[in-house]
Amino acid sequence: MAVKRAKAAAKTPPDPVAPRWLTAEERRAWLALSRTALRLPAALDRDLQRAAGLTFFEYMVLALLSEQPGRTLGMTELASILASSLSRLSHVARRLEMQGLVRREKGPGVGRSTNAVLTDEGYRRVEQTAPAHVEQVRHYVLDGLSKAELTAMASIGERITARIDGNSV
Amino acid sequence: MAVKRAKAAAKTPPDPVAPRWLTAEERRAWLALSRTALRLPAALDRDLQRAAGLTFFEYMVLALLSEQPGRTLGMTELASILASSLSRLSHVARRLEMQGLVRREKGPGVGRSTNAVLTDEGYRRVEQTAPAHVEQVRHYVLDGLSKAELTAMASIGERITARIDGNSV
DNA sequence: AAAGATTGAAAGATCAATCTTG
DNA sequence: CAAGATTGATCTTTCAATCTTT
Repeated sequence: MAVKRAKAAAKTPPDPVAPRWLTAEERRAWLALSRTALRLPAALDRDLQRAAGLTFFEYMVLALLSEQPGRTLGMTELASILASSLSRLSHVARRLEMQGLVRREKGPGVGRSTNAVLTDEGYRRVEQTAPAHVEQVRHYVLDGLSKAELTAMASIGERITARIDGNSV
Repeated sequence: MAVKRAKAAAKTPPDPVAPRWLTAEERRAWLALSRTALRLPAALDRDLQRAAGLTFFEYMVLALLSEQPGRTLGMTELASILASSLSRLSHVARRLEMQGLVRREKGPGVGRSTNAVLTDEGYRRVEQTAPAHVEQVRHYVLDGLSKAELTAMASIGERITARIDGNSV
């Protein structure tokens, strides 16, 4: 049951990982991407956890709110920007609320939606955490790339997320 | 406490997400990357879960073993290739073992290491699952990229993971 | 004691209901 | 009933010991 060794199999390099029905270039690219997707969030989580007791996801919630006009955003909109399920966001919002970093307000009078509002304490937390976080992003990612690579990465990432969203064909 | 609006701040576009102390290009690239890292594993997990009752991580374990000479790999080596903690791998191995897809063998006689071995049933499971998985990888990622982008993605991803590993400077 | 590996408890994510309001 | 949101149960991951063998 070993690998189907056809006549052409001169030497399969002992480089494992990734299915073999991809070309060598495709394998390399896929391996690089999947390892990045595996490690980067883990590294950011670890660092943010130590520095501020926040996960990357929690930090993004707070940072996002801090940039809004009234430090406010509807739950559904927030979930959509963060590419998160409403369920996940709701659990996270509860935790952040218990820590006093966020407050939730039921439909302000008009609609039936819930708004998440960043508290003053939450704002302070973002201010304290942001510089170190940006440093990490630079250190892990941005500083290592040329300007051309930066641009390439942006368009590649946008293409992939569009495809996942179904805006592909 | 609003955004530090220096004299140069003509109009901050209402595009949220990501710290503002990055340049516009950096923001765009970082946003694209972080969303990809957030969504891609989730999409693969979802699809593999439905198709084969496996997480992406579990699939990678099985696929990796299926490519080894004796369908065997030491736990530590496996963890290193997968960029996983030994703890995580051990939990996953236990689950896969309970499903009969993997078997663990204590040091074959010499060393003190444990080997994970893919069972016949595990091999069948990989064979059944692999084609659909590769299709997903193509659909979400590879098909959307030009040859040049593929190459760029590989070297960008390698650079980033090297930096996370500390092989940066 | 150090490397290899496992374990149990706690934290987080996902899934399938459920609740609420228009 | 449908959209917006929440909840509880379950599964997975992480973290901090612990165990074993050299």
